[in-house]
Amino acid sequence: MAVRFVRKLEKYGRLSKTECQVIVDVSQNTRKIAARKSILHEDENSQKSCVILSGLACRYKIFEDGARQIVGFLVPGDFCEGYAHQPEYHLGTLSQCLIAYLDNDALAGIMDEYPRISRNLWRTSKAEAAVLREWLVNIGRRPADKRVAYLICELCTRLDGSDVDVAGGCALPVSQIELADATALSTVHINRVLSRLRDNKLVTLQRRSITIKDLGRLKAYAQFQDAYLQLPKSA
Amino acid sequence: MAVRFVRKLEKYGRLSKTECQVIVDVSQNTRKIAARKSILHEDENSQKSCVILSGLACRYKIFEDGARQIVGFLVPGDFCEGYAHQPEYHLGTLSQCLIAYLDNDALAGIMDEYPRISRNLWRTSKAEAAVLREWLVNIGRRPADKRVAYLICELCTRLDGSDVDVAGGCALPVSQIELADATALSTVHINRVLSRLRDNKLVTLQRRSITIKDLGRLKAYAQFQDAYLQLPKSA
DNA sequence: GGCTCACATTCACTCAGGTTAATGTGATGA
DNA sequence: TCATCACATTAACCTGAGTGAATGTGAGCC
Repeated sequence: MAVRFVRKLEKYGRLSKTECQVIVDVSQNTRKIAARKSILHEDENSQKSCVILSGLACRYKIFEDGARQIVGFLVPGDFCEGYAHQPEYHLGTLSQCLIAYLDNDALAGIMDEYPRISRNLWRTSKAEAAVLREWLVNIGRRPADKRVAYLICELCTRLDGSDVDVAGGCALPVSQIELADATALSTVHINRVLSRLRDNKLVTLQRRSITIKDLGRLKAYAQFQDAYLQLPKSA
Repeated sequence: MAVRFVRKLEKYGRLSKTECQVIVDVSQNTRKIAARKSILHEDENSQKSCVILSGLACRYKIFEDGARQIVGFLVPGDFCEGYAHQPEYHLGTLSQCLIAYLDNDALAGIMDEYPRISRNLWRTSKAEAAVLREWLVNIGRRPADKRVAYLICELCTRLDGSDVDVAGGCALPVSQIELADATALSTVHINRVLSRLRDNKLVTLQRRSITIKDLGRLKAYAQFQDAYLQLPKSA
């Protein structure tokens, strides 16, 4: 399964056989985590990083009053660090996940020795920032309906890029509560929005599974451009 | 002036004399840019990256309808890439700036040769992502007054960390229009918010200069925690 | 079957912040 | 001295989305 991580990193630039093997070797400490559990938090793992090998996870911030803002979803192949210095941030599973835990020190050693691995890790981090910028724009400037549609487009596109078969319809383990936390809307409003999107035959999201009749139409509606998820030719 | 960049990178981990020199050498192509100009866009520079050596700049996305979302400010020492594949994103100056243009290929060569430089660049990128996450939370979850206050706290803290003297009051070349574009509020509402903040003796922002009577009180009001701007001990 | 739990749905009401538009203000410059 | 420009300010009105609360729906379990 660690090959998921290798495949992701290879998208950001060619790696040698040795380099691929090094990545596989460092990703051997895996663990299966149930749905809706916290990972990388308040335990010995805070000094580690992790890679999602299967399933869907998300990163979020919790406020003292219990409010929550999801700041990103993680699909198979995604790398994520523990942020020991920001205890208000959490990483949690949405579905059952297979996680590889990487030791930060081991990783640092590898990055010193294999510059192409560190370059690719750098690129994953820049790609993550590009996604965050789009989230900012999405939450900041788009009305509720397009906001939700956009998020769905992004999730499907990213899942598709991680070899999860999406085409037309698939399981999407995201509740309305979680959609609300990700889009900065209320659950009630998410419900209104989803039923409108359903009425307009754009998406149907029910019982943790999603059906998209016409992805092109949905993307057009949401003004979704996937260039930011594509990889820059250089850089 | 290239020392600004070196100093910033050194914050993310010790560098040798040679490494520092390499960074200075690659940052020699500098240019002075007037306030409110676009940089790194639609010209030969799109294949380059740049570093802000002095002044204040911002990155933003423009919509077809002219709406704009600022997705980040750049203070002296900040590194930024051109995104040739995302032409809707721009980089612009707010004040007069001194910019160093770096060649992407030269940079790639350096990263291959000096793993510690690439590690530090990676860390700057992770730091940028941390800032973006906070923006997301700020725009997503905080009411207008705290949102603006928070942004001001962030800007001041980052300027302070770039050796710009802020203490108590300083020039802040940000108009109400730009504040609105950064916080996803209307200019009219920004004006209401600013006068309320002024009435509550939290901040005074007038004529491109800012006065903070009691930074501690402002931070408390905005629930601003600067941990995310501090550097993690490891990683 | 009936109980519980976790979500989803719908309704009535409220409000933060948007919109439009008029007016003010100060810097620049012919 | 007056014109212009770029912002800032204020007011009146509107609306998208939030809130609270009641009700529905299915899955899992005893």
